[in-house]
Amino acid sequence: MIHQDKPRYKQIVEHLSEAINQKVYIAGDQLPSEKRMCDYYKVSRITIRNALKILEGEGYIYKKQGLGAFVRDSNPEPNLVRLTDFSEDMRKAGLTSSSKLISFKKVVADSTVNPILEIAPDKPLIKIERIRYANRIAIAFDTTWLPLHFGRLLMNHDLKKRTIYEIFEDEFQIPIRAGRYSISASIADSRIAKFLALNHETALLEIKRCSKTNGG
Amino acid sequence: MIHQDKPRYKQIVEHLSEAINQKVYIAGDQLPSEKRMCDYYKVSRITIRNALKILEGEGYIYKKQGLGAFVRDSNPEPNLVRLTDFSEDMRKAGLTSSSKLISFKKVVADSTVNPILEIAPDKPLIKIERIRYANRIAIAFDTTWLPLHFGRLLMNHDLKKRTIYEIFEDEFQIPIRAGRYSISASIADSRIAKFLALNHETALLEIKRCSKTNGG
DNA sequence: TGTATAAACATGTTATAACAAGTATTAAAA
DNA sequence: TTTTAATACTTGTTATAACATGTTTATACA
Repeated sequence: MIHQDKPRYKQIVEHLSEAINQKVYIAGDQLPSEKRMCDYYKVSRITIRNALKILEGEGYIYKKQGLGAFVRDSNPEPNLVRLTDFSEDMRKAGLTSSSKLISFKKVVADSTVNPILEIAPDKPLIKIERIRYANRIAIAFDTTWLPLHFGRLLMNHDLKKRTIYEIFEDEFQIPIRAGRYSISASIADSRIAKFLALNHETALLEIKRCSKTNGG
Repeated sequence: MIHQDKPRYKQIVEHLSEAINQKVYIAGDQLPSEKRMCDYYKVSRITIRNALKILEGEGYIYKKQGLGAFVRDSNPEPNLVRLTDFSEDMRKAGLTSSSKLISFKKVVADSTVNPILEIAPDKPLIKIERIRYANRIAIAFDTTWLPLHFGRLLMNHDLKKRTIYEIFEDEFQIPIRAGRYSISASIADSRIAKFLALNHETALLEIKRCSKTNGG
């Protein structure tokens, strides 16, 4: 095989990503199976899988074994940025990450989280507050809201050493569809400042993250 | 082949990432070639490449065709986050990204950028200021400092449509070692606020990024 | 009818093989 | 001695093939 122009799999990446941007396939659509694509593009399955791997990494699609490849929601808002998982970041940096549980209680959804989570008002939620450490230095204050039935599953697990993502994926085989994150600047309120041992009104990064399971 | 436990390539990922975390290989070290690893682990090259692809994606290593795989610098500072390239982000979101050149001039390194770029004071630099747009809406003010010799290369290129990264990599075959980014909150100064049509003192995200070429 | 099994089809994992292309070293030629 | 060419590495791309594993649908059996 001679690569005169770009390699074949990159051409396929461009062809498919353009099709997705042009709404030939829209969010949720299933792409043709790998075998169909092999026939269509006249290439081997390895080449198709190379292309799909890139589209997956770039957030265009996600795949489920036994089912197929599907177009991911495109986020219409600018200023969004993808973050890697907290403990994954720490592990990459060779740091030990841990967290301390501050509170774990049942609350009623308030107007703050309501529009983000798209749930009915007054719906009961589990609210988890934690301080995150890297090498025993407090670096983040983490507030998590969960539907009641998910919260119950976590009752007997150790949130100090493992992330909620890990527990869901490892223990309950509930895969988390990669969520979207928004970052904005804010000012530390007095309660959080106290936990993190910061000056009041220190400028902070506020990272909001909304993740969904496959079932919603 | 029967996968009783974890798949072979995942075992290799764990073995290698642990070796890197344990400083068996340190930053800059070259890993054994794929062929050597095939012999060592008694697997095919596909399996090794699967493993290396994951390590690359997780930021443990980077690869250069014709040279080998090398251990990436681990960043000791917390609070760091990896961002994808600006126009890549926009493309993923299906938005058209563009930018407007505000200034392109030779300056002398000041105390602000000096410690970050690790260069001698009073060294001449190229300073490029641009406004970034997503779908024609201004969303970012971008200031870039470059060594003089790199700046000269860019003189005749169109910075409106392409990123500096792209030009370097495509035109001059100067690969950019994935840089590290720090994010902090700050307040818009009056000059930048004017360009972005923002209120004065609106809280902003300040993203600092330092990238190096292979030669430094 | 209801359930269990098999089939059909999806992606995941792995092996073997070959050639393309980038880089560095070495040997040959000018 | 300097330049060029060959060569011996490296990773990159692709083909063919087989079996593992997850999901759905259809079929056969009770």
